Amino acid sequence: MLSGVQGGDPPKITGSTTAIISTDSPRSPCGSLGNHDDSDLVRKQSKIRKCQPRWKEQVRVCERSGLQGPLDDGYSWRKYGQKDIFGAAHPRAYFRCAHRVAQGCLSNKQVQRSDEDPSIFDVTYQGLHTCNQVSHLLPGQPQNKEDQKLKNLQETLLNFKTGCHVKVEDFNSLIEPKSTSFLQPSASKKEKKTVIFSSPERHNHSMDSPVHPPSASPTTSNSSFFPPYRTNNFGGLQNLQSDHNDFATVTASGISSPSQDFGLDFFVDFNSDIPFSR
DNA sequence: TAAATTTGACCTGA
DNA sequence: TCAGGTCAAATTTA
Repeated sequence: MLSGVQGGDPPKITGSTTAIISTDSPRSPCGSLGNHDDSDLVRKQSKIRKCQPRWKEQVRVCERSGLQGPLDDGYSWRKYGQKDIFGAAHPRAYFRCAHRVAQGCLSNKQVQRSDEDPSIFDVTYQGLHTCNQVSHLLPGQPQNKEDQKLKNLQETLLNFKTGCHVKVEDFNSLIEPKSTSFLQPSASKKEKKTVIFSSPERHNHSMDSPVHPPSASPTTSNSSFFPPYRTNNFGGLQNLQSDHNDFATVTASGISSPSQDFGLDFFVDFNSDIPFSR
């Protein structure tokens, strides 16, 4: 999919990502939602979208590992648009949850290749998943919609408070030209994901700057595909954090679907300077 | 043939 | 007025 955004041969990649949570601005329309007539549905929905939590992540794409499959963040996405952005060298692709219609999930995301470094993709998530997607659930995780929503909300709020930063490397899918596969786990491929936890960056989580420009977080981070509120959605991540292991591998076979064994291997690498504030 | 993607048009907000 | 975001018909793909 991302190759579609950029064009050209899909690189083989190793990615790393940075997650940046943002909050609604003081001028958020959330407070005035109730003041609108239901008849103005389009406008109302637009405002609802603006009330959704929003965070930005960056994904570095390296040329060596290759296109091995779809970028899988555990959710199914459907591309609904692509737009050339003024002043940007690359177009921006728009995705929404594939279960939007069926389950009313309002989560969506935008993917855009960085101007400064074409190997970096900026991924902006907006909205929490309210859909039931078993693919991202692991044993011990909430199994029903309400529990999942509650857990997502709790984690979001926690991350808002701590500024917790998660670096995630991934990558197979970054490159998949087809958005479908970008979002859907590939049952035929063994995917490997590297998850790196870095120390929280000095991001300003100001209410006035909901999304940080790529230059604001030059370091590191490349995170993506793992929204901050889902940092423990791959089971054991929280435990691994607390252990502060230098390196740990988590095998997560079969988490994406009861009927499929994706054989996901997660290589979790902890930077030594990471203070886990959670 | 159903589902997903593409893309031009339209809508919204600054 | 214009850039960003979304819609929806046309097209492509599996």
